[in-house]
Amino acid sequence: MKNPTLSDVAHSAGVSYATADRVINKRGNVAEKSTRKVRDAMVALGYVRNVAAANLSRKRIYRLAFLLPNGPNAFYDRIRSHLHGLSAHLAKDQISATAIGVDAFAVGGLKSCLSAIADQGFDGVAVVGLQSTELEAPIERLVEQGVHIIGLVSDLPKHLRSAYIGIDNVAAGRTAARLVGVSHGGQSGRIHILAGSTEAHDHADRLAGFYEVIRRDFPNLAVNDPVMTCDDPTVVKAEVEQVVDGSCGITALYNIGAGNGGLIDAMAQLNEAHRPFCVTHELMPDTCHALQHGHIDLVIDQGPDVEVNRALSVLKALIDGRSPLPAPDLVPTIYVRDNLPADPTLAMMKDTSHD
Amino acid sequence: MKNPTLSDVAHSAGVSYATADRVINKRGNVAEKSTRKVRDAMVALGYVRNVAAANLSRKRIYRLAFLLPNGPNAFYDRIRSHLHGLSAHLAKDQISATAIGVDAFAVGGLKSCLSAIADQGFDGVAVVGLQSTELEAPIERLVEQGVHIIGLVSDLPKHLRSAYIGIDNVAAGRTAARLVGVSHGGQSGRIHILAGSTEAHDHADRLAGFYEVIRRDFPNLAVNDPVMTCDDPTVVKAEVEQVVDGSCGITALYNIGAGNGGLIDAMAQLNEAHRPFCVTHELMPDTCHALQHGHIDLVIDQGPDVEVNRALSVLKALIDGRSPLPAPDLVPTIYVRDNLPADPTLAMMKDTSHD
DNA sequence: CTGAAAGCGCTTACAG
DNA sequence: CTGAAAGCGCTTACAG
Repeated sequence: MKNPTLSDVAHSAGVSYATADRVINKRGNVAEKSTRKVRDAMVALGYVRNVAAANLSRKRIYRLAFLLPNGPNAFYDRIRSHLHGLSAHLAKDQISATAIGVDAFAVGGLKSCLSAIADQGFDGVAVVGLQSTELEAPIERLVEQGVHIIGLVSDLPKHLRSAYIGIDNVAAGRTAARLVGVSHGGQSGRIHILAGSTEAHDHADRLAGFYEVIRRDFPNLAVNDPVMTCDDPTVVKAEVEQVVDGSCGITALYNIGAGNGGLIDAMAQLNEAHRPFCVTHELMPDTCHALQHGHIDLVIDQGPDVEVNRALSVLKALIDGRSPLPAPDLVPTIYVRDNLPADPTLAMMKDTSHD
Repeated sequence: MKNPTLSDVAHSAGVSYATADRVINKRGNVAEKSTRKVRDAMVALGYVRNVAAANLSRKRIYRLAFLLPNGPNAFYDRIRSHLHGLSAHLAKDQISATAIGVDAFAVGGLKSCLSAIADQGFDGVAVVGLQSTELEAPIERLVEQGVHIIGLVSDLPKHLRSAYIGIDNVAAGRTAARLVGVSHGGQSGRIHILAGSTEAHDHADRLAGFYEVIRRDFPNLAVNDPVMTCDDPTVVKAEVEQVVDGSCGITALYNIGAGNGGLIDAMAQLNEAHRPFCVTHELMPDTCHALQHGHIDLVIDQGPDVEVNRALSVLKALIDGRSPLPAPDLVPTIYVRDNLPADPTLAMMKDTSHD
C-alpha cells in the first residue's frame, strides 16, 4: 500500500532514475520516447512526489516576505506581532517570514518596495495591496524571478497575484447594515456613517454594501452621507459628539474605518440605554474593552491572525507547486460583549509566546 | 546562518552521531557524562531538530482516525465529506485520515469503538466526545499505546484528551441571546426555544448562555421553557406551527439543536414582515436557502471544515511532539442573508474537489 | 540525450 | 555504553 517512489517509476519505465527525475521535474533534455515511457509509468503506478524528501535534498528554505504599511496602526501592529510570534515555530519547517514596512498607503511607496525586494531571494511575498496598474512592472519582474505573490487584507489587481487572503468587504458592509437594520426592531431611524477616506477601496466596498442592504430592506431607515475622518480618533470624536447631542435623531452609528478610540470616548459619555447602536471594525484592546462595557454593540473582526496563518500556508503551497488545503473563504467574526476571547489581553498577546 | 545539524552537535560534543542521537531522542543507554556534553553542545549551537528529515528516514506515516456519530446527520455528513475531499491532499504529506462511525450518541457505542481501535496502529484520533467517566478505561489504554486523543465538536472529559477543537457553546448561546435581544429594538417580546434533548451537553450549554444574557440584559423579554424536539424536523415543525399562530405573542424563535427543516417549513408559510425573529445553528443547504429567502434571520455556524483542518494540524503537532501553530480559539461565524458564501451549493461541495 | 554517485538530516539495525 | 554504515526519497553536479 505504500507509495511508489521515483525509482519504482524509473524501473518500470526502463530508464535511469535521473531520466525519470528529468521528466517529472520538467528539466528538459529528454527524448520524446523516454518522456512518454516515464509518464505512462507514473500514472500506472500512481506516483506521488514526496515534497518533504525533495525539499530536504534541495536544502530548501522558504523565504517569505510580508509587505505591511508602516506607521502607527494597531491593526498592522497586531499582524506584525503575530508574525513575530510565529517565527520560532516556522523555523522548524524551514520557513522564514520577514515583515517589511511600506511607506504609507501610497502607490509610490509600495512600488519602490516591490522593486527593492527583487533579487533578494524571496520565494513568496504577501502584500497589503492597492488597486493600481502602476504596480504591474515591479510585480511582473518578481514573478519572472519565480516569486509568488498574493494579496493580503487588501487586494492587488487580480491578474497580478495568485491569491487573495482577506475578507469580502462588500459583504462585511452588508452584514453591518443587516445587523444595524435588525437592531431597530422595525422602528424607523437615522444612521450616521464614518469612514477613513474615499480612496481606500475597503472602505468604499463596505460603504457600498451597507447602502445596498439598507436601501433594499430597511426603507424605514435614513442614512446620512458618510463623513470622512482620515481614521483620526480626534476627528472621529469631534464628529460623533456633534452629531449625537440628541437633536439629530441618530439611532445608529457605523464606523467603517479606524479611529475607534474617538468613537469610544464619545460613546462612553452617553447613557447606554439611550445611545445609538454602534458598529465598528476590528477587535483590538480598545474595541474589546468598549464592547465589554457597553459603549459599543458590535465589532466586525477580520481575524488578522487567521489571515496571516492562511497566507503562510497558501504561499507554501504555491511554492511547492500544489493546491492549498481546501478551506472556506474567510468570513469576518462578529463580536458582541458575550463572545469575547476569554482573556482579551492574553488573547491578543499570546502570539508572542513561543514553543 | 543555517541551522546546525545533529552531526555538528555530535562533533562539538566529541561523541559519535549515534550517541548524540540517543540523547536528543531519549533512547537511553548513554553515560551521564556523554549526555551532559551533548546537551551542552545542543544549547550552545542552538540545535533544532529537522522533523521532515526524521520522518523521511523513519518512513513515518501519520495514521489518524476521526470518530464521528453515525446516522443521518447533515452536520457530520459534511465533516465526513470534507475529510474525504482532503484525503488526496493529505496523502502528499504522508497523512491518512479515516472516518470511523460510532453508534448513536450513546456512551456504550463510543466506548466500544474506542476499544476497537486500540492496537490498530493509529497515531492520533479526534473524537466527537461525551462527558462520561466510562470513557476513561478505553482512552487510557490508547494513550498508553502512544495514541494522541483530542475532542472534536463536543469535548471529552478534560483529563482524557490533549486538546479540544470546537466552539464554546455557552458563548454561542449568549451570542444568540444578544442578537435576539437587539432585534427587539427595546420593545418587549416573548422568546420560544427549541432544543434537541437535555442530555446533549452542547444544547445545555447554549441554553444556559442564552438564559444568562436575556435575564441580565433584556428584562423586557420573556422566555418560554425550552421544548424538546429530539432534533426531529417533524416535531419541530408541529411545535413551531402551534406556537406561532399569533395568539401566543412569540416575537423570536431560537432553535438550539437540529431539525431546522421543520422550522423552515413552518416559517416559509408566514409573512416575512410579521414572523418572529429566527435564529438557528449550522449553515447547511437548507438553512442557507432559508436565509436567502428570508425565512430565518441568523445562522450561527461552527465551521466544521475549519474544525477538521484544525484538528488535523493539532494532531500532527501532537504526534511530532511540538506545539501547534498559534491560532485564536474558534468562534462561530454568524451568517445573515448578506454574507453567505458565493455559491452555497458549490461552497458546500467544493471539499470534494481534489488537486 | 542519459546515467552513476554523492549528499540532504535523520533513524535503524548491527556489531562491538 | 558506543560507533560505523545503510537507507528514507529526492536533487544536484559531473561524466559520458
